[in-house]
Amino acid sequence: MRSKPCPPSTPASKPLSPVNRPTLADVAKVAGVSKITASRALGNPTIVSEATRLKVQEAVAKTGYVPNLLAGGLKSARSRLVACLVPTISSGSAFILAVQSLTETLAASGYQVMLGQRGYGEQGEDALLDAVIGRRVDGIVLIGAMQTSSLRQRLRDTGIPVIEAWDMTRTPIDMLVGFSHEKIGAAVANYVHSKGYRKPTMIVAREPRSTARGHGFLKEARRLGYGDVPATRIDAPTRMRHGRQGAAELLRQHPDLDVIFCATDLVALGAITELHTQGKRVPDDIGIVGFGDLDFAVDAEPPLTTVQIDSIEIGRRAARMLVERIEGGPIADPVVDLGFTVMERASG
Amino acid sequence: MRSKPCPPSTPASKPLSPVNRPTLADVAKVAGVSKITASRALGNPTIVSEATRLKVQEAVAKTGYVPNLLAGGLKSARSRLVACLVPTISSGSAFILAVQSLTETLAASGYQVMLGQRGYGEQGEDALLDAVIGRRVDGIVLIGAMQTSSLRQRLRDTGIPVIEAWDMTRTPIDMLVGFSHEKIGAAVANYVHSKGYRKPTMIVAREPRSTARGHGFLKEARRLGYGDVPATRIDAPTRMRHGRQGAAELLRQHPDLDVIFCATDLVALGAITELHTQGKRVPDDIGIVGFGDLDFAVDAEPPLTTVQIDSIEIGRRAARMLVERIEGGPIADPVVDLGFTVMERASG
DNA sequence: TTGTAGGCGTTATCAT
DNA sequence: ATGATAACGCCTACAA
Repeated sequence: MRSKPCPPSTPASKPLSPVNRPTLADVAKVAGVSKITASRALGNPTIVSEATRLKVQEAVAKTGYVPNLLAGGLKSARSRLVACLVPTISSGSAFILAVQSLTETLAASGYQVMLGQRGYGEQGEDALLDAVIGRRVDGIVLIGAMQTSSLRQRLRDTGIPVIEAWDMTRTPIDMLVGFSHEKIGAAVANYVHSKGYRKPTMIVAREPRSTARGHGFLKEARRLGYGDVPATRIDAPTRMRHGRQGAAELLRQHPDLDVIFCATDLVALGAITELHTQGKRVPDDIGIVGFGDLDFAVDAEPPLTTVQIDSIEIGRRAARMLVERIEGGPIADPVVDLGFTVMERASG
Repeated sequence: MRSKPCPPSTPASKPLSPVNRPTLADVAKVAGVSKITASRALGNPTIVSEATRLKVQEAVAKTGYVPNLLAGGLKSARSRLVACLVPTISSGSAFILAVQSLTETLAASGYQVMLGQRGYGEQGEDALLDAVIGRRVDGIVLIGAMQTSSLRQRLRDTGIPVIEAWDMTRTPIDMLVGFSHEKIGAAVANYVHSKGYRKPTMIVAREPRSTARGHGFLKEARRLGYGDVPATRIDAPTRMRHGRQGAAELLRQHPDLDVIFCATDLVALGAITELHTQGKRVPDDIGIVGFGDLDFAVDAEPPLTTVQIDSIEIGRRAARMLVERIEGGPIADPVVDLGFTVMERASG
């Protein structure tokens, strides 16, 4: 850092000589042993003598040898690569943290992550799957349910260990770690009821997960004796402005509402902003409940009542279960519901 | 979606038969041609007869053949894999969008992204580099400057095309696309001056990029005749609460301040929240300037004056330049400064 | 237009 | 404890 305001454009446009990387044979030659002994000294140190192990290590240091995982993978049929397939990497996606802990946990076990975005139509998904299968990944993490059932079937057929993370689905491909959006909706309905709100409403995003939460909320609200719950729909991915628009619209059509269940925390923040702008007090006039418990939720004014998901734990668990399955252990419980927590703060 | 509230835990704990994937030999047998003909029909269709091409395609469909990129890469020394090395994937990081467009653009050219986090100490970085080199990636995207110069040297020595994205650095490893944090600081100082503010202050994060912006701001402010610029330091990664705390502290120590340059948009949002809570008006009493132009900036109340970075373009350009270099073209301009825009809105 | 032989760098198998 | 040999699946080089 502290670069000068105007860094000189060093035209480092060298043609890049393709560098002859040292191979195991080079290491073996330098160490004065056979290739296979060198291989064992590195991959299975316990079965070679102390002396050779040291010689080989020295030779590695001297030559700058880095094992070719392509060659190793070809023979051993293990790539030490795990595909992580996300809907799309947008900022503000709550699952980003899950990707972080997933990558970190896998790295600790010696696996790298190949990142794939599948939000580019079925054709793109198909091509992505080709790339994944073609690389002979050892496992696949699917974040957010994959809709197309032909692709789900294809995934199942590969025989590659798959773990779905984030959403609970009814018919998991193999393993699953996540939480139920429907249950969240129901839990929020109960929370709202317990706080004595009389006229609940919601802002729902046009996106399956938010829709599921809305559905759960609606169903439970009906059971609790609330009539129909007014809802307004907004586009995904959600933004603060959608919260402002949604709140304004609900307020116009249902001036008697007293609480809004928002699609996400960002939407909730927008709703609060809009209400403040219109001179309403939160939560005295209108309560607000969000979803996600993103890091700004606790610092909002008023602090946001919302639903917390432990994304980091989801990523970590997904990594652990996948590694266990890859390395042969049968999984005790292939479907894990990590649940959620309704975080009561000041906003609703 | 629309899963039942309580999805049945189907114990899908089958031991996973390792499935014999079809190889090119299988395809060749089914198609009644030799392996190499099948290979050509797929990789170089123009040089085989129409009839064989069709036979082979049919055989591929029948067998469900997916080429083994490990084997192909071993021979051709091309993995069609690009490593993307980020500091750490935290939510609210502005470069997430760059990763998105990078991944997308690379996918369109047939390259996949291997994701690596290097924020786990030098030892971790070293292991990460082993993984990257061992996989014989075709290129490396380094997001955010890599500090340790021994590692930079090692990276240079690999001969693998490298593009640094996000930060301008003084001595690029190879190619570079980004913007200058120092220049941003200076530009904001000039903006603040042009708006007639008299007592600028700033909230700086303990993190090299934010520090560089602060440094640029300070230097230019001095040149413009402002005295010393009071600054308060906050931890990274930045959160809204840091903005609240920082603003409160600055206000306590310098009640006469009239504008705050914040480390990030989230910090700016926190500062606004704190000021509102303390009964100050933004921008009438105190102006606020952020950094990042994250998607909520425009929807804040008041809309946030901030610095916009075109992260998507950074990712796209990085991908294009890298692919061009990988595929042999010499790069016209290996160092690209994409600049930034001071977005004037209502907050300052 | 199609086919044969050999090698990429590693590890599994079987010997010593 | 160490070694020779043969794959792994594909592609380049050369030949037909």
